[in-house]
Amino acid sequence: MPPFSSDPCLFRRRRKEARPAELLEAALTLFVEKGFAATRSEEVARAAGVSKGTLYLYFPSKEELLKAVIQHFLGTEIETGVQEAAAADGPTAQVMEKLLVTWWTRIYEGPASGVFKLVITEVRNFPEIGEFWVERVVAPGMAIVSGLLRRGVERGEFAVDDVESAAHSILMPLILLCVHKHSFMACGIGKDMEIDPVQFMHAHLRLVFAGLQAGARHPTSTTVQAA
Amino acid sequence: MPPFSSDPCLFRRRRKEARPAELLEAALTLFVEKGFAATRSEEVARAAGVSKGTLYLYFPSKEELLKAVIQHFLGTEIETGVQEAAAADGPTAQVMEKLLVTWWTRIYEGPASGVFKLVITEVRNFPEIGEFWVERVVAPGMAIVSGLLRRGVERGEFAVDDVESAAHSILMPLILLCVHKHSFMACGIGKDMEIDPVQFMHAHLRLVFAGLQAGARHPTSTTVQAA
Amino acid sequence: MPPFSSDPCLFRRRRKEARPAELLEAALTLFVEKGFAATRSEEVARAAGVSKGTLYLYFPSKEELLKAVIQHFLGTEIETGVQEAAAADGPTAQVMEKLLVTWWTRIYEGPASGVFKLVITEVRNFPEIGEFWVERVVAPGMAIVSGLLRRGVERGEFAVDDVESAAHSILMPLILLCVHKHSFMACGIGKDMEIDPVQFMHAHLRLVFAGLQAGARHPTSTTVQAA
Amino acid sequence: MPPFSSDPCLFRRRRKEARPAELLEAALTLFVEKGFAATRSEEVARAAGVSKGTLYLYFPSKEELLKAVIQHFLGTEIETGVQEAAAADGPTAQVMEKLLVTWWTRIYEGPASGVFKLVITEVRNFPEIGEFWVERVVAPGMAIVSGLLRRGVERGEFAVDDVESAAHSILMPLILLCVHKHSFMACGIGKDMEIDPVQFMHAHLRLVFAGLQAGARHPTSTTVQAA
DNA sequence: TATGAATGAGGTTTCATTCAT
DNA sequence: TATGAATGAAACCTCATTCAT
Repeated sequence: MPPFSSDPCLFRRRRKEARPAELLEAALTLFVEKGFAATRSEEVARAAGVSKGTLYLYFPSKEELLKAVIQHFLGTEIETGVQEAAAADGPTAQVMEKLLVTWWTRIYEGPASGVFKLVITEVRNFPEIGEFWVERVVAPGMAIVSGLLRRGVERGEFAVDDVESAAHSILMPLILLCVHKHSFMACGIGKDMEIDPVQFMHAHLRLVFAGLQAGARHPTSTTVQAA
Repeated sequence: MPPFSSDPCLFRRRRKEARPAELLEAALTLFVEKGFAATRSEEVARAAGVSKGTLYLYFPSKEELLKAVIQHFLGTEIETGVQEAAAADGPTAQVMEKLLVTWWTRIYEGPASGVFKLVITEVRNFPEIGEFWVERVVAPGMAIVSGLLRRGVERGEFAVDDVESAAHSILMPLILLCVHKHSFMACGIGKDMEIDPVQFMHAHLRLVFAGLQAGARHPTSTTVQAA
Repeated sequence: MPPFSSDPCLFRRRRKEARPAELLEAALTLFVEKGFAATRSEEVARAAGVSKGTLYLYFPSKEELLKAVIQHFLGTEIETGVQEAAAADGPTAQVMEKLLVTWWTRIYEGPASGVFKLVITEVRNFPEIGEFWVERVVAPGMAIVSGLLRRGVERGEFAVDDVESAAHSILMPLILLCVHKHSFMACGIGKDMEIDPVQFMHAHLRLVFAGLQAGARHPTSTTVQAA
Repeated sequence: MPPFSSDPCLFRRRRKEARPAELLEAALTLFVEKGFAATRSEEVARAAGVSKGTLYLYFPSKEELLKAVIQHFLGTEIETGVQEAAAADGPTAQVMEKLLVTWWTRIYEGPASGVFKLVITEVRNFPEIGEFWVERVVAPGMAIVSGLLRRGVERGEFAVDDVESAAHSILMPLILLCVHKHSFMACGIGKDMEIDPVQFMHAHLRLVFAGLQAGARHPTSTTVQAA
């Protein structure tokens, strides 16, 4: 007596199609929270509303689930950034700030922020993760920021000796913010010195851009101050 | 050998005194490499050159070992920084750079860098760690850098709106560098875009100081350029 | 097979329902034989025909298994005695003998006899057991026998100074017989002086009743002699 | 620098001679309390005021220690009983009561009472214990009581059908009392229904003797009533 | 003789994975 | 497709026993 109409009933088919995504989401949350090894596969199943056995219908092992989680929640966010960066126009600092604030806020608030913590935590146990990560996250991310920095230098807006390092100076705090969100902030530590992420992002970029513009031929210093 | 002497042979006593440190070192290495949950207590013992049982003579449980590891490898490094910072004199940017480069190089190269990764990884499973971390690392570390920033502002060397954020802009990349050392770099990922930590540290500080000095009354801009 | 039926196959369900009882029985046998601490949980599982892991699906720990064993195999036997005693009529010695012989034979031959040994052995390690024991076994058991003794005194059949002590005189050998069954008798010790339990029970009661009736107003001495 | 005079100094020699007894006493207490398997050999050593290693200088293994404990604390008590019984004269009930009360009180209060519990608990794991027990305790104990019963029958003081059973009726409660002392009473269970051992012993013997004398040719009924 | 650090077999418990239904 | 009972390898931890001093 199936509760819904036709035999490969819509309800079940929809569930079936949604399952992998639901499992991946549950897995991400738990892996980020407790770490891969400390998460029991049954917990993942329960969090996705299915039973232990069902998990194994979709993923052949816990380890494959981990890889699927990372593949699933990466790339897209980064790639949208690339497109936006390429399309933008105007003073580089302004473009860059707009890009970083909107792009990174999306990352910070979405599931990708958790993947940062997860990857850092698990690369050494599963090095395949690393290759994927470099190719899909580090390289494109650096390409965007470095590209904009070079554009700024070419236009005489920035004075930069070492573009790579400057890109790191810009991005590393943003990455650590994501990690922070899923470690200290998630367990209510250091309440009194909590960072407001958006506020910090603005302050950080303002500071770095001031540094980038110092000594440049055509500093567009006003752009950032309004933030 | 007096019959009631409480003095066991020197060799045994020395071993006994050295054991905890040996075990803590082995534990740190493995916990940082594989994570707490994925490290078997026997691995720690073997890495320290003793048997499973011996580990439990010195630490009542794996969890207590973790806490001991974190307590053991923290604090000291940070505290020496505080003293050095207080003793320093001269242009603030110079003082700060000298402090950060020497202090952080020591941290980066020593075991404390691993603890950064470990704490980030395990706080959510063992929140006690977090309290300790804030009290012994975050608070003193921020105090040093914020203190120097305020000194710079008072002397008219820096123009800073938000001291806390600026301190974060300075420190977060250094922290992430430590984490990076024990995740991606440790498994030979991204060889082609490897960061040289010392080189980056200089470039990073130069950039940030340029930003801090922009708009200041008495910028001591020369100090940093020589680095 | 409706897809959302919560009805797993009958075979599995029946097994699942039978498992706890099978495990409890295996556990009782082994705990009585070897003692709690000397019984490995895997032995219990194997004796119940399942694997180590399965035991822990039904009982959260070995200690909980012990408590469950004791709760499971007590109470019922005693309570049936209470009802039979209340319903009986006729000369008290006769009633009492009938009750004790049938009731206690059932206890002696059933699993409850083992629980006597187990409780004696383990109370000091798990004092919770004791509370349960007094409430479910000692108190009701004494109530039955003391009640009948008082009835006998009221009717002038018995002369008893100290009802409690007399009840102990009656019951203690019966209890020790149960313990004996699972210690000496179970390992074939003292073959030449083996006690036949039923024969002893009769002889014991006859002797005690003779004592109880001595000096009574209306001794119903004949009732017992026929046993 | 030995703290006391001559080299095989008196103090150490005395200690050395006392050691086995001290260890046996500590072992008895702990084995009776927790059971053999649940007692750690280090606990025994510490309770005797020596270190783990020292225990193994005196007993080759934990199991041998158990056997030594039982051998050490048995026999003597029983044998003194035999001698006293043989030497006694007068009305059998009187002799027997005197014997049982003094003899058994000594047993109940001394370490032998614990051995009763221990033997019951451990026979099935170490059957050698049983042989020893029958030979040194059960047989002589039964011999004393049966002998006196037969003397009473011969003298026309008692009417007994089954001497063995009567001996059991007499002795079993006394044995259970010993076991009780080390199980329920030792953990403060059933405070409200606690038995006073001496009082119970008198009441018990009075009741049994009344039964034994019922129907005898020359009952010496007065002897017991004074108790 | 006495110690207690060290060992490692063995116990309890967990959990990824399978499989009958 | 979905379940969850069952498994057993493997993790944590204990403790009887040894042995260098």
